[in-house]
Amino acid sequence: MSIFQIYRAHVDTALDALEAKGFLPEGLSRAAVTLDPPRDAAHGDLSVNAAMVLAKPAGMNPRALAEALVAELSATEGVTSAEIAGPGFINLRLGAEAWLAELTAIAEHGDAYGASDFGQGRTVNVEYVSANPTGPMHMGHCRGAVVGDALATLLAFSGHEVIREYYINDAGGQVDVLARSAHLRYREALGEEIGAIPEGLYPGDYLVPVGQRLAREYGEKFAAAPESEYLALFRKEAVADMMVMIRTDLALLGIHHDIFSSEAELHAGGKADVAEAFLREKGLVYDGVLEAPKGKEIEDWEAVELPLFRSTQFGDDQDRPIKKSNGAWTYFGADLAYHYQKAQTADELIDIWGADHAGTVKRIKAAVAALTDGKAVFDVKLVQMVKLLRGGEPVKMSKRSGNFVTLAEVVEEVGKDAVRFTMLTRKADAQMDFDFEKVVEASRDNPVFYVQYAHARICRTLEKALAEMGTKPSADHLDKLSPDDLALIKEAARFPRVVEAAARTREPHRIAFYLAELAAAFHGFYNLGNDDPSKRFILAQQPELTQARLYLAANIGQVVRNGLSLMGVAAVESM
RNA sequence: GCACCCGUAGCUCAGCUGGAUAGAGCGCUGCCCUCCGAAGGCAGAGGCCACAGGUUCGAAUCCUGUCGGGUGCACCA
Repeated sequence: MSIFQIYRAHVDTALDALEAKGFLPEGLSRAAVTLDPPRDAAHGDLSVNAAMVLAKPAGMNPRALAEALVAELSATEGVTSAEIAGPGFINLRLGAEAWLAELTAIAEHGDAYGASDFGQGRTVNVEYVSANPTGPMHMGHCRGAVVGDALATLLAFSGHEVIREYYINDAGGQVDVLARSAHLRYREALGEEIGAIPEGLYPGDYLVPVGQRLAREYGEKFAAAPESEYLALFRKEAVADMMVMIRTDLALLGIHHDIFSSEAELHAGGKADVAEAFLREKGLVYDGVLEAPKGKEIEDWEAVELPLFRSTQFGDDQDRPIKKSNGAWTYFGADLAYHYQKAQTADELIDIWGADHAGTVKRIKAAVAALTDGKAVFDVKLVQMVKLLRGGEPVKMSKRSGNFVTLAEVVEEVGKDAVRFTMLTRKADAQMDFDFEKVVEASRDNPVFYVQYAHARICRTLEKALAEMGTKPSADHLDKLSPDDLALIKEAARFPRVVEAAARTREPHRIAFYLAELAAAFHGFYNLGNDDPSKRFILAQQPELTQARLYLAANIGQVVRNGLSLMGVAAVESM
């Protein structure tokens, strides 16, 4: 239990006591009662809103309730003062023992400090990346990949069973294009002069090795073969190679999925037919004709009867086709079946999508609601675009020959940690700039550096103390710590709360901001030793205080490590 | 035309499922080491939280509308 949970429980005890005395009506909902650290430290350590929230349902004067509650809370262990303030807050101050107990709790829990059973073991499927298997990962995929991965880690840390899933769109027309492009490279590998890559095929060099492999594997067999003979095979082969490449790229970011689901296999297994039959049964799929799209001229538009999903019934603008006029499934038709399947394997589904897919959120939510009778807990998290900059100037991407900024290039240039951390320094639904120069800058305004520097400083301090004094951290003399030390503990103690809030709101960026604040608190404290040598960590004349300070430092380091670990960023020991 | 996201300090952004005097970094002003504790720290100036209504003890936060910016609107994926 975090210190906040402990004192929240004390508040409940106090409220119970008031009920027992007949002062407070029984059975009032306490859901709105919260206990928070006040924004202004002058207001104390903890702030309770109970009197304000409960006064009305209890039919009482908030002031009277607050006074009664203060009387109860004043007697609570660890509370040194309880007073009424502002519109009816009750502000509590805790004695040093309470904070020192939290410090030792950090040490006890170690890597698990901040973990909770918030998720109560519920299974959450997080689907992220799911980039089309037609080329390497590029920066357009990067943010969703990092956010999805960090969210998955965060949910696992917060008591969920997490499934990390990647959906492979290996069934559409783009895969035909991939297969034809690979076939061309295959002929090239066999010695044929292919000239310029024709319009409509993928020009990227990454297909060269695919062609070479196919040439080694199949020799001349398909060199002059018609599509009917090679296409299906080359689709499969090329997709397999693309997925190896994508997984390699993802590994550079430390991202690994538990499950790779194939759209093609979904169809092969007849899953889409099952979903369609289910929805037809409910009257949610019918054969109909769509209206021509508005706001956009389409030259060859013609009205055709198609099987349509009634997504308008769920707030969408228009019903959506699940099959094309050639009888093949649409992407949506497949996606519908895919989510139907996923919903059977998890209590909760989260999809991480790029913001360019925002327009399709309503229909998929409609589909999932229809397929599960509204029972599935399903959320789509949109991740906004990243603008690539270099020294403040936009990075130009030439379109010719499939040139894009690949993820591998970026990781190579700035490193995994800078990429991951930076991608988490904005909330997902806000657009973000990624400046190649700034993310590697060793300065205060680069949070990646700033946080890692705090950790490195802590490690350096511990090493130095050992080398100079032979002193190690110890909890034996924590009573020697000063109020400044306690302030640092208070900052560290917020961590479990931040983790839970981040998990609840599905906002991993909160961890990044918190770490920057914790690092600032640490750097600030560390710097006190410049002006006042008695505030240094290493004090040759005071081995006992030194031990206590080192213990504090070590555990601040622990919290920094735990936070970075949630983000998938290394806690470096020196820089 | 419709849908979704955004609008908070000069700039880039936080703001803890509604809380007290709205925060941080950069930039600006002024300070702090005769170096292995300045890759840093401290202080100051700077805001009608786009605008107008509403909900309530209380709104930057929730609801409605307006304005401004972005994205998307094919049987593509």
